Amino acid sequence: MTKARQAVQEILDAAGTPLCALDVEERAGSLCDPATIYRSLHYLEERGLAESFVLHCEAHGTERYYVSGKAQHRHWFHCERCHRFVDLGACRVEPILRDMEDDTGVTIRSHTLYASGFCSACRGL
Amino acid sequence: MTKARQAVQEILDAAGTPLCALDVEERAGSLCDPATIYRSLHYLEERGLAESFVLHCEAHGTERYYVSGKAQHRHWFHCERCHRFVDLGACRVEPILRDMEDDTGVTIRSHTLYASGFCSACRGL
DNA sequence: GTTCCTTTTGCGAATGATTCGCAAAATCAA
DNA sequence: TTGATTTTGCGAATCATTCGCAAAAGGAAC
Repeated sequence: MTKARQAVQEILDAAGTPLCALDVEERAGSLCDPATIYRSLHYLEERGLAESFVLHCEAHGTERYYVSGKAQHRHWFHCERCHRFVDLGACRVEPILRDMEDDTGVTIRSHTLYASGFCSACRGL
Repeated sequence: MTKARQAVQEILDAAGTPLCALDVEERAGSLCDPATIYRSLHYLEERGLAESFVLHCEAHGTERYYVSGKAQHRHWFHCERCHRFVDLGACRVEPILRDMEDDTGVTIRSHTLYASGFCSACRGL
């Protein structure tokens, strides 16, 4: 494990929230080139040390977010106003996906689920 | 409703599968400029006549897919091999999302769920 | 159907996230 | 330490998507 990969992994592990490449870059400071951040994220994802999902929000456009693969697989809520993520807890859709596999004959290897709306702090504003 | 918007809407309504902007363009022929396809898709989505989700696949990168908003809200499976979509049926996660709202205090206005893997035809290949 | 005003379109340039090419630097194995 | 392999930095390239702006189209009241 190289210095850059190690650092990116530690950043994701410690984050507690999904991070986009730019977020990781900021936290890494001038440790390495931005391109290396992207390459490190791919490297970690290939090995199951990270997972990602692509979120589209009106304000920030389309960005890929990464979370540590060390924590239990979980889902996230994205606030359309403050753009913070809220942890929705461990994945609860596996049984539904099993049913869908049975119904359709597909073999599901991964899934993406996230929700958007307003967090409790932004709700009344 | 202008000619371009009308055409894009009809294309989505008739597709039976999610389409990316390029797919819509191909089906529209030389009816209008590509930029107008994008603008029409936005227009339709704003008015609830279409919905979209962003899918990242190794082979085609990150693309935004659109489906008609006229059909019941449903979820899709994306085959990692043939890149076709399989309809997973009407949305079954609403109750889970309600629970998540109760647990966390967020207000969910929309959600994205899709699965990836191998379709039945590609499974053994 | 003309006039004036608003909206939409075409076209080309710009954007922004991400990826690539390639030579230099770092790692690894023997 | 040496030679082979992998990774990095840096700048250029890519790809989907968006913008700016002037021309074209649509709409509403005469």
